[in-house]
Amino acid sequence: MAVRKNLTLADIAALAQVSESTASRALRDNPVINIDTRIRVQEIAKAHQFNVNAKARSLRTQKSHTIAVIVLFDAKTQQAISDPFLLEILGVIADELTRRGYDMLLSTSKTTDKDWQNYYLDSRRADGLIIIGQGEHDPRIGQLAAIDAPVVVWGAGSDDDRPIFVGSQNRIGAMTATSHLLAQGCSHIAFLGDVRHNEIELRYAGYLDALAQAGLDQSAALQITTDFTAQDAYLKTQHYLLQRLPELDGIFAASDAIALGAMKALQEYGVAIPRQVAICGFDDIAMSAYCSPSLTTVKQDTQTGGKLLVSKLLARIDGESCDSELLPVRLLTRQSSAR
Amino acid sequence: MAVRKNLTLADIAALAQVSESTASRALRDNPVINIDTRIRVQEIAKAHQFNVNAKARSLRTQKSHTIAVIVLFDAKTQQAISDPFLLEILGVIADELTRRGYDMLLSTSKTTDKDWQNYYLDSRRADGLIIIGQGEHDPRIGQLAAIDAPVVVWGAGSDDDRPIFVGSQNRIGAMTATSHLLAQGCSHIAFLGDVRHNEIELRYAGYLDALAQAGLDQSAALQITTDFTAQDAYLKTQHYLLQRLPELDGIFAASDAIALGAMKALQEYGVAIPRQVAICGFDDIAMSAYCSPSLTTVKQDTQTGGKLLVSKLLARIDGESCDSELLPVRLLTRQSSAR
DNA sequence: GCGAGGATTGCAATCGATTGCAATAGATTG
DNA sequence: CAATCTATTGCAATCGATTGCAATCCTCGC
Repeated sequence: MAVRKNLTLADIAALAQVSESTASRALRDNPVINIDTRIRVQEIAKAHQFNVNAKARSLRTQKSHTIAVIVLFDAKTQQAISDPFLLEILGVIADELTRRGYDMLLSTSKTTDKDWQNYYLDSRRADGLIIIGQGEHDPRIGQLAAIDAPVVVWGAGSDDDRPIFVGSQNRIGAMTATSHLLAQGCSHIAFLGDVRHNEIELRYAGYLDALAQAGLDQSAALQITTDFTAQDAYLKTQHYLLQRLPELDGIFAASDAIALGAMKALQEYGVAIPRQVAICGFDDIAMSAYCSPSLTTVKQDTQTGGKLLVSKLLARIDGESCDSELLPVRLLTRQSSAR
Repeated sequence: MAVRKNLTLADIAALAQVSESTASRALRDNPVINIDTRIRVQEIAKAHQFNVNAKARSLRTQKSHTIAVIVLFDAKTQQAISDPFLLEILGVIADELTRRGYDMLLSTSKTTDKDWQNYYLDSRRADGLIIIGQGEHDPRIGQLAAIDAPVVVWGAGSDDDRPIFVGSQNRIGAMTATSHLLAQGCSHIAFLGDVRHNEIELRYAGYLDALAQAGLDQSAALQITTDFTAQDAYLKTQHYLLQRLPELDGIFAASDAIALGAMKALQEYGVAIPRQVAICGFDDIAMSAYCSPSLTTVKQDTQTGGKLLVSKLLARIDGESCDSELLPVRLLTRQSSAR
């Protein structure tokens, strides 16, 4: 028991008294092999808990049956997995890959890291790449798209690169949310988020759309840059928004984590939410429903998103062509904006 | 550009006009090769963006330089990655493995899944396993420990299996937290969590320790089973705790997510926190500091924990022996228990 | 001037599985 | 009864890299 047995196909073949080729075919249920032989070999393999050596197989077949998922670091916080939203979608991807029989290689990547474009694909570690993370525009994605590599990206496409991507209707979602705040009577709404990120830029555009539609001119806009952590949002709110009170009466945050950080700063300062300031976030992370007051937010469909990322990538690997897709979002009105 | 070049060592060798063996040694910087040759080969490889085929290498060397991380499903919620705490530690592990030059294979596992004990190790997909997840006692871990497999586990050891594990001082932490609540004047403290989980069982024991030490007899204890989601905690609180008011004046939750769910239910019911009911959680997830009121909690050292999991596993793979380790925890007193 | 010894390099086997093609045996047909 | 066909199985090459051992070429000392 203590000795680590290391069965190979040759061992199984010997036990079944057939050649390796027959054993190999039998295990893969190749109909050219006599049905009795097949069953016998399979049973022997099972009895000995034999597992095909994945390395040898994929070396020979040139397929790794592995997908690499890369989580881009936030350049500023230098923390890989921080935003709960990323984790939710990561979980969905993991489940979906497992269900489809693929292994998942997870990697976090600083911007200074070695080129994962080669690392995973050229070295045949993975058959394809899924890239998630609300990083700033990363030029490596464009390079990958240029060589037509099997890659799909979560988020938003930019003009100069055209990989396949799956994302949410950021602009429409943001417009809906901002319009909702306006409808609640807010007239001075701040936008919290870093517009250097593709997705956030779109959300900001949606925010401006709503203001324009309400007849407010550009000067009514107020954008405060913050990264994706509650902590930074908390600090930025203290520094830049408290001084705007009491005129400031609404906040549209680019993510729920940001919204929660801002809400905390306001509450500590004694601001009543939503009465004095109404707040709306983006994502609908698990915690949003369980904070106080519960957070109005734009729900991204992580379930569908994760599955689509996987299915589009696998389709692409199989040579099918497929397009980018933007998923509809839904405004969930909760206490933080109800006045 | 559009064509996917597939360089092999043989190509590099040909370009450098040396044999494959020389090329191989040169790339690994083997000093037996002439320094000029080494540099020349390396430069050629770099210029052509050559990456060693990982499959072929690990087939030959019998080392995959890959660690599989398995996140156990919660049997009840059937959701893999839910508790933010797991995600935090997962992030640390990912970073640490990357730093050490290892690839990370991530897998979520339902209890009904195929035996990952063979899947990852026998098939040589990974050199070792890290298991995290607050699942109920999983017999497969014991089996792995019995055959002395390269596995480390986050959490708490049980009596019948003895894998190497890294975890927190759950019992002491829970006792400290409960004592703190008692010191704040609470006398009827409920425990929220599922004691069928090893770690939670220990936290419950610590809770009882504190009660006993305060001279309260067993009858003062009140344990409500809930799984690790804020949602379930919210529901369980509504069903079983609201009716205990106003006698109930404290809650010690087995995790922060649970605490937040409970807090929400109480707040909706109009209960003042911490004045009427003081609350303390366990974990210190990112959100705990940014909810209202901020959550008193027992901080687990995920940073150290994740790194230790990795270093112990790699040491074990290298044949060194190492022991399990329990990390100290720290009580962070915040608003939810300050009265 | 020649053998010893060191520095480099290459040959060929190997890791474990897959697969095209050939081989064998038994069945069928003219 | 010979010839052809079919069902099964095995041989051997192959995927791409690594490595023990042998081969080669110099340099040096006596």
